[in-house]
Amino acid sequence: MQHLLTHISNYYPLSADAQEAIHDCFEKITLAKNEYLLEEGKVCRHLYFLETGALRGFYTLDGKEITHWFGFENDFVTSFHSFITQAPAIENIQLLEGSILWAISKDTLTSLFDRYHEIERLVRIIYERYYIRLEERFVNAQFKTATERYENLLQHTPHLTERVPLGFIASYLGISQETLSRIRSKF
Amino acid sequence: MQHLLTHISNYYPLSADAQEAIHDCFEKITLAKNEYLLEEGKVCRHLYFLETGALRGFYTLDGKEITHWFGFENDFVTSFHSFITQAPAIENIQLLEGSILWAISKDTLTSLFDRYHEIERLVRIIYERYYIRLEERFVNAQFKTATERYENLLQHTPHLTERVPLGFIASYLGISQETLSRIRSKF
DNA sequence: TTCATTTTTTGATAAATGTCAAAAGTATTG
DNA sequence: CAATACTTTTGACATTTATCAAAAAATGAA
Repeated sequence: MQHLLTHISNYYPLSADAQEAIHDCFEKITLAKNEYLLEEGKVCRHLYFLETGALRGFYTLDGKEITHWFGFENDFVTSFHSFITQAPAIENIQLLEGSILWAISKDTLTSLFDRYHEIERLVRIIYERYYIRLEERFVNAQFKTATERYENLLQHTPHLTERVPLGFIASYLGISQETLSRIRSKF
Repeated sequence: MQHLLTHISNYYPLSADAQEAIHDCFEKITLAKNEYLLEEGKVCRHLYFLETGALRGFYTLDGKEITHWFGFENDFVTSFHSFITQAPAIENIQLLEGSILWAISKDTLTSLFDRYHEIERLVRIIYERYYIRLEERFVNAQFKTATERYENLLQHTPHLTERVPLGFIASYLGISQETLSRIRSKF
């Protein structure tokens, strides 16, 4: 839990009072490799903080699994569209490694917003950072070659290839596994 | 200005007090076609609401202009990365049509957040919506064919082709102008 | 260790898209 | 209206990436 509070303080420093409220509202979850945090069709009612471990978000298209994002330690994760709209999720979230997570329900988070302006500010600031991240990924996805995207990914997440099967990475990059394998063979 | 306040109320209803503060803090701007709202290298100090008109965000890569987003009436627009970090912008924002905009500086917005929890909430909620939008665009960009992306774009913005030159649309879709022309020739 | 399973690589070919060049079409303005 | 500039389309060809199939390598369980 201290891990989460320390991480949060990088975004916006909270009062002791607000920190205690956070402490009381997040719940620890431990999951094993391959387990699901969320399944397609269900409503995602929680926001999670990934303390240690790794997971992926994927959906099914023409019978194939499309991995469209990864989560690693210190990431906030959820099925954002479902969490915000409370509509059934289109995606699955599956553990790639045994992981420790901290969960808060949407209702509880909303009540924290009502009680603490500073927590709503914190989340506003976190959204800004995550929006910028997504923008960067978007520009990469659309305007760079597969090779550049792969290099870029390795820079951001150096030990990726040791933690995530190649097929998932290829899918994440929007290319076939064979193409990624060929990209790698030329360094 | 009533236009903006009405639009805002779709996201989150503000008190009369907060609405008045918004009223006082946004400034009207009128710009002609082809003028620049922001130029690459300058810090983007404002957030804009586009009441009527159209514009594009683009950056330069290998001597070519890459249009990576469009703004139309009722959109909030800014160079998000620059606005949030106050680092020099990588992109330009140029008017595609004569437009009416409302501007608020980052400092003024920050002071509104301090004075009105409800305005910070409003913005938090707007961020959520814009994040979901970007996610959708991202998934389209990476996992759909050029033809699907074009169809999708037309559904979201039906009169696009009458308002925006083909070359900009092709760039936005991440394909060459020739390819888009060929896609269109097959309906 | 050995067998079975999963993951990664390699080869051959097909499909999609890019690039360059030129023609056709449209808009702008003096 | 004519001249010019800009936008869009078309053709030929090159490049990138996908797909299918099979081999090779790595992993995990008995």
